[in-house]
Amino acid sequence: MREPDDDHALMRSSAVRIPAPVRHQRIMDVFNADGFVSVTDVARDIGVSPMTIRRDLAILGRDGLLTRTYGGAVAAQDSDRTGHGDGPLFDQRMAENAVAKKAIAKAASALIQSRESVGLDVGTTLLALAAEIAGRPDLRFFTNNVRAALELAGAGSPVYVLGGEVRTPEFSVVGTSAVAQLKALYLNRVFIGVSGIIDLGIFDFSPEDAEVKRSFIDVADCVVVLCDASKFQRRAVARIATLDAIDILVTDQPPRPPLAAALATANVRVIVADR
Amino acid sequence: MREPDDDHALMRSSAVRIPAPVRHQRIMDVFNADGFVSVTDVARDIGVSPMTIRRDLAILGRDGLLTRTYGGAVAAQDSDRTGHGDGPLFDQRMAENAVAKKAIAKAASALIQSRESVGLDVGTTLLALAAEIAGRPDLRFFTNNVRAALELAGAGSPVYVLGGEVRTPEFSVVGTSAVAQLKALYLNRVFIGVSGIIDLGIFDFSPEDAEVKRSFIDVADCVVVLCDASKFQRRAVARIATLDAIDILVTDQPPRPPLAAALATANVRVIVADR
DNA sequence: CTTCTACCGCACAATATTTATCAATCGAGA
DNA sequence: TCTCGATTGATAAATATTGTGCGGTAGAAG
Repeated sequence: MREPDDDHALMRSSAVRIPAPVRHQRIMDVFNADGFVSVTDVARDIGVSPMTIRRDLAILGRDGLLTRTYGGAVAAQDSDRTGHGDGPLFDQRMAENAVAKKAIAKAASALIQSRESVGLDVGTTLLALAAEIAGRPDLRFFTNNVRAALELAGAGSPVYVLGGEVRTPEFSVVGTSAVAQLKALYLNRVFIGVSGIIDLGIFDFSPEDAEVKRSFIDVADCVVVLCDASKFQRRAVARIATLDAIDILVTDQPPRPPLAAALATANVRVIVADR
Repeated sequence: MREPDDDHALMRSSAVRIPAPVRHQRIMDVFNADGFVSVTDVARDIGVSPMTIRRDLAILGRDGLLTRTYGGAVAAQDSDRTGHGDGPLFDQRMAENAVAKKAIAKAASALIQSRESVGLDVGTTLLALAAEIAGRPDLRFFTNNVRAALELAGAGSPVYVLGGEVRTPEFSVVGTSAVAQLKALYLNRVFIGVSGIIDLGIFDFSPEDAEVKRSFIDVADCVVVLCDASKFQRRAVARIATLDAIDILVTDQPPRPPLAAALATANVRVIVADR
């Protein structure tokens, strides 16, 4: 196709081809803003053929990120339908890097062996992990994440929630009570979400959440940190722990030299999830 | 030569095909707000033909979410018919007597004074209450209801969730840990949901839930039972307590003589919520 | 009891979307 | 630079959804 004048929206013949992950993310953006996606709309918007969008939606649907409908797609049906959303803020964070989070969650879930006691911390990436492992029948979940508890309960394995004050926007349980309950446990594996990671350690925005994370780390045999690449070289108010405390880091892009070196020194096994 | 794009952009709000699931959700929204749906109203509202709405209502009716009537649909009758295997059971229960539950929740919320410590138990009626009082800033909530915690958290008052195993379908927290945490509390007021009430006392389907309810009752100054009329003269496997334990009963219809007499003897204040 | 109006649902037509298939194009690696 | 594999776009047949016409029926008013 030559350079058409009528196609003023995008010069698609000369523009670089948009890679599939970027396209997927943009679809998720539209989907999150409007509640549903129309194949023809998003095709025109991105500047690709409807056929390509259909293939994209098939992939995203297979990954459980949305549910296909005639003419488009809507929110994934799998989780609880409370009707009221969980606030545009949370949904937005959930949509950010949705593809990366999903990939990380998939890679992380592969780490879990049979009959393990699994601790689940707070965060959007952790929530993606919860959706991923919700079907497993042979595990035992402990979490301070109210949303994850809702996702996991009744899906197979027993779920135990820590008691304490519930804080937004993460719907995390914090406080001495939660910490005390953790101290009475031993967990095979615990998954931790972080706000930032640098050579000095892992960080979180909330000191209260950080305290619970530390307790998780204390009682776990294997500490797995989930962290997409946007968190690299970022720090926050509360330091959770040094890198030594981490056994495995699951992320979506290889860390750059300064951080990579520190991770190697701390003997952290780094898993880069394939998209 | 006419530009087809601008036409499309202008017509977007009305010309876009709305996926069936979204339409169904909007129908259920109207239904939950008003208690009934009118075919012509909702057809005009959504911008599709009445025939399409009829087909939608047929589907929703087949799923047990509502019952078709002449000109629209109303709440599904009470559930002797659990009927459809994979149907959304919780949502269905929530839709049942939606109007009654809302009225009960409203009347119950009026009981709460300033600065009270409030306990919230499990059940669909309790969830309606949670939605009702979510804005109040001067209270302190304690609950074993994971869904209610999600509803209340971040809406003003601090929320504390009990720790323990999370059980479906109520997403209730049960177990010795939850009971122990309750024993360390004193609550001004506690709201209890029940599965049935007869002159011998209040009942629940789950012995584990009943145990937590008993603990709630033990530590509360004022025990309020929420209970729509469909629970009258019904009993279940676990007896929570005798009627003596109740201070206030909030319901939507006056109890009949046998129960009414027992309530009077037990010194229970009965509040009948106005629809 | 009758009549009238609005609603129901079936059948069919029109339109939009999907799927299957194949050709064209792009990018990576030799 | 060339080839191979993968991704994308285009076409046609199949399918799904929606709208409309029409006979029949429920509910309301006289």
